[in-house]
Amino acid sequence: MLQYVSYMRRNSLMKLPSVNPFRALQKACEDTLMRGIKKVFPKRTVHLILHIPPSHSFGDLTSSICFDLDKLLKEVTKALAETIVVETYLSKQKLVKYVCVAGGGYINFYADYPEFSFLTLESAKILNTSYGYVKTESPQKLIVEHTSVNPAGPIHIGTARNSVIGDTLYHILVARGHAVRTHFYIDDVGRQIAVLAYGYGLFDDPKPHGKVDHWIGLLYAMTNCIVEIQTLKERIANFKKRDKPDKEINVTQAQLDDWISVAAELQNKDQILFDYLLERIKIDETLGDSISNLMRSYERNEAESKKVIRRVVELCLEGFRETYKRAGIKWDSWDWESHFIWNNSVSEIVKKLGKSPYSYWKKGALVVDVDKIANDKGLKNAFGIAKEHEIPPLTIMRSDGTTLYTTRDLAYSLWKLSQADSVINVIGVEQSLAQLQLRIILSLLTTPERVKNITHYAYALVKLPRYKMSKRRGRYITFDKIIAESIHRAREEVEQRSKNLSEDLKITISEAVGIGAVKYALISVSPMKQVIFTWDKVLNFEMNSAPFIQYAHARACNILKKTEKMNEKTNYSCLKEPIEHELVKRIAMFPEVFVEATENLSPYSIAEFANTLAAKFNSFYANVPVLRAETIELRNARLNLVNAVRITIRNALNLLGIDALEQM
RNA sequence: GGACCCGUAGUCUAGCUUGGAUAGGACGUUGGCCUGCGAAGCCAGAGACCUGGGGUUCAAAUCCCCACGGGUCCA
Repeated sequence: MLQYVSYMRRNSLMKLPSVNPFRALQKACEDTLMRGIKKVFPKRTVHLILHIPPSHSFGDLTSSICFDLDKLLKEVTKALAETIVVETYLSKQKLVKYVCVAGGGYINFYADYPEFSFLTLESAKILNTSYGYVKTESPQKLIVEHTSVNPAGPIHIGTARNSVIGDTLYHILVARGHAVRTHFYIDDVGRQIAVLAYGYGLFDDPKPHGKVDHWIGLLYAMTNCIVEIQTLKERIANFKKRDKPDKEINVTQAQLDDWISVAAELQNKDQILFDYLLERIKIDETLGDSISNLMRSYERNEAESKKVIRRVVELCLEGFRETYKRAGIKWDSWDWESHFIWNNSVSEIVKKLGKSPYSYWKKGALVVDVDKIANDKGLKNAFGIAKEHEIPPLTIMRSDGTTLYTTRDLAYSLWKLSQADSVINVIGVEQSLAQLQLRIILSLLTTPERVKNITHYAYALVKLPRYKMSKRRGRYITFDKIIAESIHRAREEVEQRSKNLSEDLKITISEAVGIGAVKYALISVSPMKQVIFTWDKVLNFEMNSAPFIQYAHARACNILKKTEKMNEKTNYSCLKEPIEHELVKRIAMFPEVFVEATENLSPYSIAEFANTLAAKFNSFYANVPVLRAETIELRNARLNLVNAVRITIRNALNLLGIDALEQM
C-alpha cells in the first residue's frame, strides 16, 4: 500500500508520491499551453504533443504546435507563438518556471526545479523498490516463451541472446503489473534428437565427461557427421552404379568433402569418442532406418525409445539448468513437444484441418492454403502484409504420415492460448514465415481475434567473425565459455582494485560483474540487428557496459554509507548546478522510459537509460562535492539526489536481470 | 523468381512507430586530471553532408518510390 503524503511547500500543495514525475511536468506544461491556445483560438481543438528539445539550453520540454497552427492560419509562426506565450505565461502552473519562444516559433518550457526536484526525489525515496514500475491499468495473463533450443548440445551465444531478451521481457512485464509465466518448449521429437539418441544408444550406460550438455553436443555432432558421411558415400556409390551424370556426383562429392573436413575437426576434440562411434556406426547396415525407426517409435510413445530419448534429453536439460542458474534465468514451465503428440492434440488438429475447405492433398501430403485463409479472414492487414503478397502454402503432414515442426507447434500454440490472454514467442527471424503461417492457420482453430494476441518477437542471429555457427557441425561458442571468461576477467579487475575484500565477496562481485557484462552486451543492441560476436565487445567493462553502470551505483552507495540519518527538512532550491538538474530530470523520466519499454517491448531502451543516468552521475560525482558540500542544507539536498540516483539505477538494472552491487 | 529485415565517423551503436532547432553515445585516437565521496572514473579535442538517387513537406536519418550492399526465408 502506498501512502499518500501531502507536503506544504510555499503556497503549493503537492501530492506525494508521484508515480511519474516527468509526466506530471509534461501535463503541467500541456495544460499551461492549452490554456494559452484556448485564449487565442477559443474554438479550435488541437492535439498537443510535447517533445524533449535537442539541447538543455532550449528548456525541458518544447512544442512545435505553432508550425501546425501556422499552416492552417497562414500567420507568421513566430508572431503567433509570441501571442500564445504571453497568454500561456499568465496562466502557468506549478512545476513550470517559465515559457518562451525560440527559433522560428518553438515554445519552450523550463521546469521550476525546486518544485520538480522535490516532487521527483521525494517520490523516488518513498516508492523506493517500486519507483519507475508504473502499473498497467489492464493487467493480463501473459506467456513469454523463450530460448526453446533443441536439447542436442550446449547453449551457444546466439541462443543466449534469445534467453537474455526473453528474460528481460519477463522482468519488465512483471514490473508493469502483468501475471507473466515463462515457458521453455522442449523440441524432443525431430530428427536431430533421434540422431543424438541413436548415438547415445550405441553405448552401454555411457559416462559423460566434462559438463554434460557439452559432451552431448559433441556426441551429437560426431554422430551426425558420421551418419552424413556414410549416407553420402552410399549415395555416390548408387549414382555410379546407375550411371548418373558427373554433375550430380560432383555436387554430392563436394558435400562429402565438406563433412570429411568437419570430421577432422571433431576428431581433434575427442579422438576416442569419435573412433568408437565410427566403428559402431560403420557396421550398422540399416543406418537410415535405425534413426527413422527411433523417431517414429518415439512418436508412438513406445517404451524403449522413450527411455533412451528422455534420458539423453534430460541429461542435456540438466546442463542447461546449470548454465541458466548461474546466469540467473529461470522458467516457470518446461513443455515437451512429444506431449502434444501423445495426447492426440496434434492428430486432432490434422484431422480438423483435413476437413477444412482450405486444405488439399498434393502427392499424398496434406497442404494448407495459407494465403486463402489470410485473405478470407482479413488477416494480412493485421500482420502488416501487403494484400498482393502471396503467402506460401504449408505442408502439415508428409505423404508418409509424419507431421512437421509447425504442425506440432499449432497444438502447442493452441494450448498456450488456453493458458493466457497473450503470448510472446521469442524466436529467431529465420522462423518469420513459419510463425506467420502458424498464426494464420491457427485462426481456423480459434478466432482470428485470439490469434492477434500471439506475438513473434524476432531477433537476428549472432555470427562469429569468420563462419556461421552450426550445431550440426559442432561449431559454436558456448554461453558457458563466455560467462566463465567474463567472470575471470571481472575477477582480475576485482583483485586489482579491491584487494582487501573477503574471498566470498570477491566471488559474488566477479559473478555479478561478469554476468552483467555479458547480459548487457546482448541486450543493448536492438534485436533486429545482426550481431557479430567479438570478445572485446562482451568483455568491455568501461563506458556503455553493465560494470560501468554497476560502478556508478556502488559509488552512490558508498557516499550514502558514510552518512548518518538525516532528519532535517530538505531545501531543494539549493540544487542549482546544471548537472544536478539533469540528474533530476533523468530520474524523473525513468517511469516514462519504463512505460515505453513495456508498451513497445523494447528492453534495450532500459539499458540505454541506465547507461545515460550512470554517465551523468559519474560526471556529477567527479565535479560536485556531496559530503563536503558548503552548507548542511546543500549537503542534505545532494544526499537525497544521490539516494534517488541509487534507487533508479538499481531498479533499472534489476529489470535487465543485472545485480546492483553496493561495492565492487 | 518472390517476400521480409538491416545499412548512421576507422569500428560498434541510439534515434525511425508519432517528421521539427546543433544526429546522441561508446571503442579506438590526441591532450589533460588521483594528498578531496573509490581513476571500472572525469574534463577537453579531432572524426558522420545518416549507402546512393528521386519524391512529399515550411521542415526528412525519420514518411513514399527506385537502385546498391549485407542478412534471412520461400519455391
